[in-house]
Amino acid sequence: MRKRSITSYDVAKAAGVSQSAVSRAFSPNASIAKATRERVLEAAKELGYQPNAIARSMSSARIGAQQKTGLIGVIFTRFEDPFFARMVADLSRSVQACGWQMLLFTVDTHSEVDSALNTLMQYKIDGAIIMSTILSDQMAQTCRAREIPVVLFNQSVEGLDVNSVQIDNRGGGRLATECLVETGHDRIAVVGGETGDATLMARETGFVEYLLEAGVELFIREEGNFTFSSGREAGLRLFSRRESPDAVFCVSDVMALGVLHAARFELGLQVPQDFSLLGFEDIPAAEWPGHSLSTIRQPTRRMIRDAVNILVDNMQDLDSSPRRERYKGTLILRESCRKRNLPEATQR
Amino acid sequence: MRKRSITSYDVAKAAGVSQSAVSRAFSPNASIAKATRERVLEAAKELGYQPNAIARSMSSARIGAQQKTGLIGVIFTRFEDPFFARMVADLSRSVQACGWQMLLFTVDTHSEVDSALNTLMQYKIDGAIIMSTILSDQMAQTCRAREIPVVLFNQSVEGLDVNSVQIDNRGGGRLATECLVETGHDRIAVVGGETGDATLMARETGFVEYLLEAGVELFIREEGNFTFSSGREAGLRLFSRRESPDAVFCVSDVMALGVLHAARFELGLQVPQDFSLLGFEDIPAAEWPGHSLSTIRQPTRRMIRDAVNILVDNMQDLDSSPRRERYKGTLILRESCRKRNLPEATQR
DNA sequence: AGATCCTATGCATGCGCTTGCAAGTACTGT
DNA sequence: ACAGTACTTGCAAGCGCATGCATAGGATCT
Repeated sequence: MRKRSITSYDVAKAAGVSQSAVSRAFSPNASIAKATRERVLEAAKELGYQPNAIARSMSSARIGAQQKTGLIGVIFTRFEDPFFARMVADLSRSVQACGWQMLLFTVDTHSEVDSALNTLMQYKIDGAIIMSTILSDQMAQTCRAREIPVVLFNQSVEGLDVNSVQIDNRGGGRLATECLVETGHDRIAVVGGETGDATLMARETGFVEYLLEAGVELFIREEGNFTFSSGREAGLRLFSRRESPDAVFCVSDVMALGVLHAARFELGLQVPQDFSLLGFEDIPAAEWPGHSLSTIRQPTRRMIRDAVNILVDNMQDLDSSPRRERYKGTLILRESCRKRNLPEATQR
Repeated sequence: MRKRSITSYDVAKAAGVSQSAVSRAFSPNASIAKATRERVLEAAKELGYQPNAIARSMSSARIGAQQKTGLIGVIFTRFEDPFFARMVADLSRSVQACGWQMLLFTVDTHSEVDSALNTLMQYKIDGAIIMSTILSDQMAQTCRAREIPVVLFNQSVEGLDVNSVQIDNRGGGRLATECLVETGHDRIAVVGGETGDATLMARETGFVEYLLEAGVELFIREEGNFTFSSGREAGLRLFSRRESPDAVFCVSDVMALGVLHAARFELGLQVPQDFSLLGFEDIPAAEWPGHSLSTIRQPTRRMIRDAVNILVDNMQDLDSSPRRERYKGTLILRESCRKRNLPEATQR
């Protein structure tokens, strides 16, 4: 048999006040005498009473209420990647700092997002942040209809009226390529992502674009799926051909590390003597001494802060037009790139 | 002005039944005619109705009810570590698979756990999983009083009546040390964790214990705080002395990689020629070609599965005595350890 | 002292749903 | 045909809290 838990009525009785007084004691701006509040809080403490957040949002469900559930839905994917894992941690802290709780849902593919959102909406979330994946046009409309603000993090969908916060992937791709071209590489390879991934594709687009403008021909393209092992395999393929690239741009750091490990430890190549390597994201492992991977850094903290702020703003003003924030990436030059045009000696 | 959302009453009207019928249509085992259910579901679909999980758990709050909030609180720390990040991902999937939602709370220190739990309890979570951190005796009692099952993951507290699921850290430490001793190392160093961390301490205890039994003297101890950079610094210290260790056991993989990078890339040492290296956990990066780090592997998947199962069992039978599952670690021998007793040549 | 105003409090209602109970319906067997 | 049974269904009572409204005290002013 289940025990009844302590309710505001119990506290009311103990403090000799009405239940409403208890409720008011726990609402910051309610009209209640200081002495009464203290007495109530005292009694509450003694009984171990904690307001029931569920019931609270239940009664606040009335039309026009301010207080809501305090729940933020977060949909997440690609958890394996340290870059994203770190982001959930940061996001979690930001969300908590705003007094919200984070309802986390993990999905494996873009197609699961809609149903995940549906599930989360049953919990009447006050808003949602969707990390590294996208939602359908239809679901975006549903969210708008139900007045649930949504922010896409690290992704965006062309023509979809949804807030988004992401790095300028194309610009980052250009930046990376510029660095490689300027330092005199002329056999530049790219390890891109699957065509379905807009983020990775944009980085590659920036790469191709810059190459075209600079009049440098693309040496070769390989493809990976965002994992270390796919990067490793791409690396093995890249350097098994008769002529090898003298620079490799990978659209993600983990893949770049895959290439690095394959080249250096399986094929005996040297970086940057044999080829320059550039990644994207700046994960912690990029700066480990043995990696020293040059990369395009994302202003992650700031992006997370902004994502949360946009969510808050949007909750205040439900009709505000969607914001699409873009951030410039920064080139972090480490030892995986050769610094200037080297003499013939470097060529193999 | 906020729109009223669609409720079971709207569906009831549309389907020409009572509100209770709608409720029953959405409850798997309720007494309702098949035809009626279909009609209701049809109408619900048309109106875009989704049961309100908050209201649902609200009314199920009555004494003895089966259905609860469907919320599982997860308290998490040390998110930076890839090993733990991975675990949240897996856990998230397991929890979802059981039809629960995961309410994630991130803490930075053990001391925040109690208040985190308090916050989560306001949401009337059905249970909690606490990852890599601990709770106070008092809070454990509170949870029991409120009948909220708790499982400690990867931690346990001596003498505390709380379910726990963790690797046999001491045994793992022994296993690691045995490997090093058997292969003829005699200047064995350890990079331990801070004394407050029971998990890391247990690994070290196993290490010291075995050394003692084997009659091998501890060469030197360094300390880290579970991060790559603390491992790196420990590594620099270890090899800056006049006499260097010929083996290093690190109580976590990230720290071991810190040592590896420092030794190999900053000090120019070779592994395993100059010294053998052993970690603990088997994170993905451990098997990267350039690392090939020997380590003690944890049966993570199984541990997560069991943690969830224990939670479920405990929810069914609230008075069952706490279970404390222990798992044996497996020694994964990679190239960072020399395989047999080598001739004098190895010594420096 | 009386009128006026403001603050503090209690009462009562409802948020959307589940569920015990009673009533209704259909079906079975004799 | 009628009692007995098994299913369905609607009614209504909460779940724990927030809040509009009315009211009771004070405090302030004239």
